[in-house]
Amino acid sequence: MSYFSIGEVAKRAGVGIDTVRYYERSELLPKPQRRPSGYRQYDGSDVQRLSFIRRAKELGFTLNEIRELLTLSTDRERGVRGIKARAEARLSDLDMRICEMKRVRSGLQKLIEVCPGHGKLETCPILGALTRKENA
Amino acid sequence: MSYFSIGEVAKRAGVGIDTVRYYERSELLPKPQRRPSGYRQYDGSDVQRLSFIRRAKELGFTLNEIRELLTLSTDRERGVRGIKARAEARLSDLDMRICEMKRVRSGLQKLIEVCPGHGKLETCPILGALTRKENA
DNA sequence: ATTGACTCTGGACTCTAGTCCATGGTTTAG
DNA sequence: CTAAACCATGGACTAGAGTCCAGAGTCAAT
Repeated sequence: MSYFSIGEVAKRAGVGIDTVRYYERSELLPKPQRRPSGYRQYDGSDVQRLSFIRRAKELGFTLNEIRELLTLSTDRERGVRGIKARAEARLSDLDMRICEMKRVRSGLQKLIEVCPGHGKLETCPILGALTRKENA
Repeated sequence: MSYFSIGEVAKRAGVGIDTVRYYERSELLPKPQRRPSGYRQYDGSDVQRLSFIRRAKELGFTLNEIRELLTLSTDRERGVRGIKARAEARLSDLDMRICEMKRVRSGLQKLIEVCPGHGKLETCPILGALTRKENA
């Protein structure tokens, strides 16, 4: 089995060196072995774990949520169910946001549609909507 | 016309008192009138502006972006054309965000769909996707 | 008039997720 | 052997968006 330096593990996982040390401090990554010189020594599982964190972050999980996911991933009993539940919570959160965004989008688009693009400021419907009543 | 104290305006808009003062410092909210005692005095338009900010924030806009939205209304320079242009820029920004969120959403949903919700950890596809390489 | 709730100010502090730095030790290629 | 490249540490710093505090002044109700 081969070992990696912090630089290598960071590169393989696609994160920064400082980030690796930060995750160690934050207990997202186990404290690695040290060489006699004090250098940190990582292996394939660390690369995996770091990649896991990176990908979960891309899905919008916060580091705290990821910590939970990682804990669940070793929980034989509640494991799969817990993970699915977290993912579902994340999904419905996403749904809410998408929905709200669409609502605002269509409001904005309607305003743009009726805006002539010239003339007096007083005639601009976008301005009107922002300064008068909030319709959103 | 009726006036509100900072506490009232905060309550009506659903934000904290400190937040109101913070927005004033950040130039998101105009400096209000003061009573002889120095107390800030707000009116309905402040409630509206604060509510607008709150809602925009819930949608994931940053305060800087909200500032941009709000300054649409003070763009005396470029007038209606400028306002329409900025609104259009915001619209395509929204579109991008919605699109990205949908992408993440569908990735997550696919995983949830095939996750049995029980059984061995090794069979959890959510975990699998997060753990294994190449899986977007 | 007194009490309790409210507000003022400036500044310090929180949290998240890192990022950067100085100073010094280690490894490795040439 | 030496120089470049790497790694160690502790601590400071960032940005965004607030939140809290002390000490002092003000307002409204009893």
